[in-house]
Amino acid sequence: MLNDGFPEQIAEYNQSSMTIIARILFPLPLPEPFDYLVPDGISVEPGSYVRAPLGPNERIGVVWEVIEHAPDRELKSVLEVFPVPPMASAMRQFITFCARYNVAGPGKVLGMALRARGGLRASPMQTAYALTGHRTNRMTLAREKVLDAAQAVGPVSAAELARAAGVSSSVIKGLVAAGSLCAQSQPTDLPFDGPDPYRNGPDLTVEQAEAGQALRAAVKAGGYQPFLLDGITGSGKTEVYFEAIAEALAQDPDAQVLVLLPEIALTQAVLERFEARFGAAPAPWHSGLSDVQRRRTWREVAHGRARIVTGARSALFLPFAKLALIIVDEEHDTSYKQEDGVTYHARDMAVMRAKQENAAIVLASATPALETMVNAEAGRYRRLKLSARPGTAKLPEISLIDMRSNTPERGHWLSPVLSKALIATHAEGEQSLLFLNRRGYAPLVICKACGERLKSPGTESWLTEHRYTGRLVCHLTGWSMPKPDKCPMCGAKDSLMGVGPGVERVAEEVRVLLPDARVEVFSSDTAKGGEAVRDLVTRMAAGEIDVMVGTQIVAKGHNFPNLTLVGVVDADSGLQGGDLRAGERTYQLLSQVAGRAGRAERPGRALVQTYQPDNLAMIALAAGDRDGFLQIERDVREELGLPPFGRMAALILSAPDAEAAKQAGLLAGKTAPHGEGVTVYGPAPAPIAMVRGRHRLRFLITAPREVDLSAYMTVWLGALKLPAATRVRADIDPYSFL
DNA sequence: AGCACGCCGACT
DNA sequence: GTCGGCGTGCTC
Repeated sequence: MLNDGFPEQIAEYNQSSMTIIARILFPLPLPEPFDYLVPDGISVEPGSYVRAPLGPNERIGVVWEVIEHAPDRELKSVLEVFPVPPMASAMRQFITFCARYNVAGPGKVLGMALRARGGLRASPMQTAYALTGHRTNRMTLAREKVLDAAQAVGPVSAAELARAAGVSSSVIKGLVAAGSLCAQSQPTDLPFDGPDPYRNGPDLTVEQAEAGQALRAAVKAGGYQPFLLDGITGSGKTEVYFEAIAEALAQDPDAQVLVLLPEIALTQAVLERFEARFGAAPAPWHSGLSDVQRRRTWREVAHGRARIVTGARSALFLPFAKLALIIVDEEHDTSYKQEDGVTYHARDMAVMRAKQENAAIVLASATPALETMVNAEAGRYRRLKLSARPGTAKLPEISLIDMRSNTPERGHWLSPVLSKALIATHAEGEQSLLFLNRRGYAPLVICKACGERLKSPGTESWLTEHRYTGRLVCHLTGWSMPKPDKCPMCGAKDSLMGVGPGVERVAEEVRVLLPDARVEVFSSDTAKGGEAVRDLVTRMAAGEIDVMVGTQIVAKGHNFPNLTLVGVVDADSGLQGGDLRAGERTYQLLSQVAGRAGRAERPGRALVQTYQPDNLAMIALAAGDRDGFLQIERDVREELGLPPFGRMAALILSAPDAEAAKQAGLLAGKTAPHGEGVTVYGPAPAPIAMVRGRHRLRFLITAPREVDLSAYMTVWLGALKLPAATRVRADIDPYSFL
């Protein structure tokens, strides 16, 4: 009896108790993956892209885990598995890491990897027209053009062929009827042409060849191999990292390469360099792609067929099948820091991704970020240096202007020396650029009598004057006071003076100085969005602007061949103000100008206005001593425990009205958990206090390097219960302080 | 993210 | 008396 019942029991147990369950992550702000039954006839594995019912809808998600286990409640079933290779395990790990590190829901991060849903299904088909080889004797000029075009572009749709030939599509119909063209069905999303890694590159200099060999050897050896390619402007960094790409592609016929570029650098010219080197255009990925282009790149990447992808920061979240190498070009570029949605730094995340993929990574720059330099110094990255520059380019002559003896008139900010230089440059028909680290009205307040710079209590952060409220405000802590009428240090009356005006005020001054010059302001206020930025850059490059007055936005690798004078209006706030990285941006700007002016074979010069010409950083800057300058910056940061020697995070609150924001700020301040070594400053108005009609407040959090600030922020956010209209966001390692 | 459920104002 | 505003909460 006992024996009889036994097998039955087992059978029943197998059938009803143990089931295969897929834990599916959806690209939604849900806290965790959801459980689904895997029905007979459907087979899933971790990484499978699936469709499943969720609430009243069906949603697309990714299987995060497959478990065998007795369900403790009724589960819905997976509906469909998409015919795409499963997301690689390294990619899933990367998403999990990225979510944890940046304090975002994993679903939100997954969403960035699923930006092209159409790529999940087989490509739609289109009718394409190809040459048959048959030539009709009834030829016309229009028909001739079409046949030539068909020869050149290969099989394409009727509309595209007509456009290429510059005729109407009826000509194509005629040629089909005449038997010279035939219609064939083909996928809309064709594979990209395969790059040829064995093509010969250009001749490399000894230095370039050595660096190229080092990269090739590392790629060949395999594994996580991080490099800093530190090469001055014009030293041929691109040709050197092309060597690494060639090696990765030659090494493994399935290997894929990702090249990250700042959005602004994704130009036709750059893509043509890839095509010239590898005989095929790379697969593109950036915000300007159409849905069809996006779907095509996504599908080809996921299937492992796109071998080289060039893209903006979001390309980092493409689901590569076998990523062997990542290049981050212009790694210092601040546009790698994503500020809305999930905040992340694409350069830092790229290093993490390379680690998880066991891939090589090359960070390339002429002006590496301080963080990257410190990592190289510590031996975390191997540094390859390119110091030779072809041609005759010279660094600009950098001079310091001592503002104590060269004080501008009251209410002016350009010293007589800089004013004269502007006049002379304009008279020569050349362009000038005035650089200011602060937009709007945010001056530093100093005492003319004693030179005292007013600081926020207990910090090194300068107070900035807010014109409308008449108060002095600290952007770090939010502390403020009415502007006093005498210096708190020496007691001199009416000696407090705001310096470091906004770009608009300086532009005004230039217009008075040079009434016939074309003066433009270039800041995030005047150039909103990529379109406006590109327009200003194009006009400057074309010589349609005589004097540009800009914030750090101008420090982004633009080519202005006729630019010969750079004035740094307020180097003091630039080097030590509230913005952690403003000093770096100053040297990046000057180096870049050096590169540009040199290329155009015109000597450039830079005039740097300062109240502290004896400051070591100023002296290094004037000497063109980049590494010396960075060393000083590095020491300051180390002493103050600022990144990369300490950790920093921000908590940003936004609400529809000021009162709600204030209440949320109060509550968030109370909820802030205790953490060993963690200091919370704030709330202060966020760098951009109003965005799309919402009021924003910000806390800044600092901690020693050992502290896991991501975990701290996760705890804080988890404990913070706010009304739905108020939104909270964490920003690990914030970049914008202005 | 959607979408439903749920309580308070101007309309056929 | 209802249609509809969007605040709150749930989706395996």
